[in-house]
Amino acid sequence: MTEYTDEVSFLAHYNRREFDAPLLTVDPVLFTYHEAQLKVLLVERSAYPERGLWGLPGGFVDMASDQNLEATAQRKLREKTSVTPPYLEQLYSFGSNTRDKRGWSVTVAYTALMAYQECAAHIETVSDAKWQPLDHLNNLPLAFDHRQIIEFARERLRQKALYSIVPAYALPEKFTLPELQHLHEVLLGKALQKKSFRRRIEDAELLIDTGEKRSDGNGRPAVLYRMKEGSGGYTFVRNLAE
Amino acid sequence: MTEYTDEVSFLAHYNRREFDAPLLTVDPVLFTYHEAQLKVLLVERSAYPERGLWGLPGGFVDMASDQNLEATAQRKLREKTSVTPPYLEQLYSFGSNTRDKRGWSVTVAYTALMAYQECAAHIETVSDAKWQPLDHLNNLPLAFDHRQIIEFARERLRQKALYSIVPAYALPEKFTLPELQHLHEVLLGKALQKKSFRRRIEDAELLIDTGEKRSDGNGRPAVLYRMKEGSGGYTFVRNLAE
DNA sequence: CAAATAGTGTCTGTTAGACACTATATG
DNA sequence: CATATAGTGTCTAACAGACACTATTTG
Repeated sequence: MTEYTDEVSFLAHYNRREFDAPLLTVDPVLFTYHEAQLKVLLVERSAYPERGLWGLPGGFVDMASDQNLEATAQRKLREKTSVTPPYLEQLYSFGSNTRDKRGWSVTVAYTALMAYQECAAHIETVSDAKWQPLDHLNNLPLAFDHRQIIEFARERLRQKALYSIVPAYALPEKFTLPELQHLHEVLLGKALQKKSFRRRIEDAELLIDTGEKRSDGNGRPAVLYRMKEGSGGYTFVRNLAE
Repeated sequence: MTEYTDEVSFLAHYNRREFDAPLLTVDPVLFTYHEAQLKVLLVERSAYPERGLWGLPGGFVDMASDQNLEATAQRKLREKTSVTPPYLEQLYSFGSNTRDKRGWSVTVAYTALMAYQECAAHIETVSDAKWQPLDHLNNLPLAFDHRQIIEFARERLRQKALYSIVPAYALPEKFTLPELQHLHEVLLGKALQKKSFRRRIEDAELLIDTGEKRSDGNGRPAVLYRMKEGSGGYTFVRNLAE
């Protein structure tokens, strides 16, 4: 091993490829809410490894164009949906010598949320990706450890439903409180008290009344709200009951 | 680009080193509580890059011996402290083309907690590592983005002090409630109501009364407790006030 | 009008904040 | 005894749960 006397000469002679290293990918788990269901964006893999199986819309860091990990996640999502989701947060990094047949590998997983309508058209026409209902993933053959990653992401989102309105990013820009409550109920797997749900959101002033209303043809129309700036970062001091 | 007809032949010809990839390291942020202060374990770097600066006790994945990312974190900590800390949790992954002069790099950071006494002897004699008080980090020259990583870890631990007793892992196996409360107060940067702090811990039955007491010479001796199995995973439904 | 859905009033229960109080140690 | 620290009693405030009630739409 050569010794260097200063950092400049060390860096001049540094060879990044001297040592073998784990493979590194970035895998976004993009959720949406449509037809009273949670759905996740998956891609049918057209190349080896795991060809023919369904996987997350991730990939390798492009060291020439990506400035950081989040940029990689955003780029991969844009490639499949043509848009940038309004919510993107790092979830967890999964790394082991067993999760990928090619050897030691690490993936930095992200959770993303967006409205179904926002990209449905692009996905249906151009893309090889598809929205898959979370409740039917059991029947889909999934690549690598992506089933676990999706489950991990869903569990984290379930937690957030207890103390935030982050799930609202899976809805269109304008949405009703009954819609948001139902989304939370799907995430939590249980009914919520209408009054409790509305009261805490109103008291914290997280939403803006657009003045519009929407009826689905049955019953009284519901007020359409949109999120106030920063509401995604708000956390209630007290959780809903699990 | 060669096309393959089955996965076995694809894997047989797969060359992991065909593409350049980001550097990947694992960096544990090991905190402890000693002399009424939070301290973090740092190493004075003896080789380039960032030689002479203080850095986290991390390093590259050893693909031959490490089964997964947590194993790497554990191994690096064992190398410096000779023991495995009772608390180790993945924190966040930091990755960009600017954080390391050698180029695009990613580090998977972990938060670890352990008692000061547990490894003080080993550190003082054998190791190149040192406990540094968090309040004096401003004066230390830190390597890479490790200052930000430590700040990120501290902020996450501060959050946990609001809804869990995870910080207790920074104390010896047996500790008193006034000790634990003071640790939380240091993390939160504010005084807590003695009654509130004790009541929630007692109601949730998180600690075991060892039957022993300890006096520091002044005043009434305090009961020594130890954590009940699983108490680290417990979260209170309501946060302490920030 | 009935049916369906949106939204409110209000009581109760749980839990943290405030703070005065008691308990147990040392000198 | 005084002083110091540990630990408790108890009232209040905040906020979620429960659930009956009213409001607004369609047919």
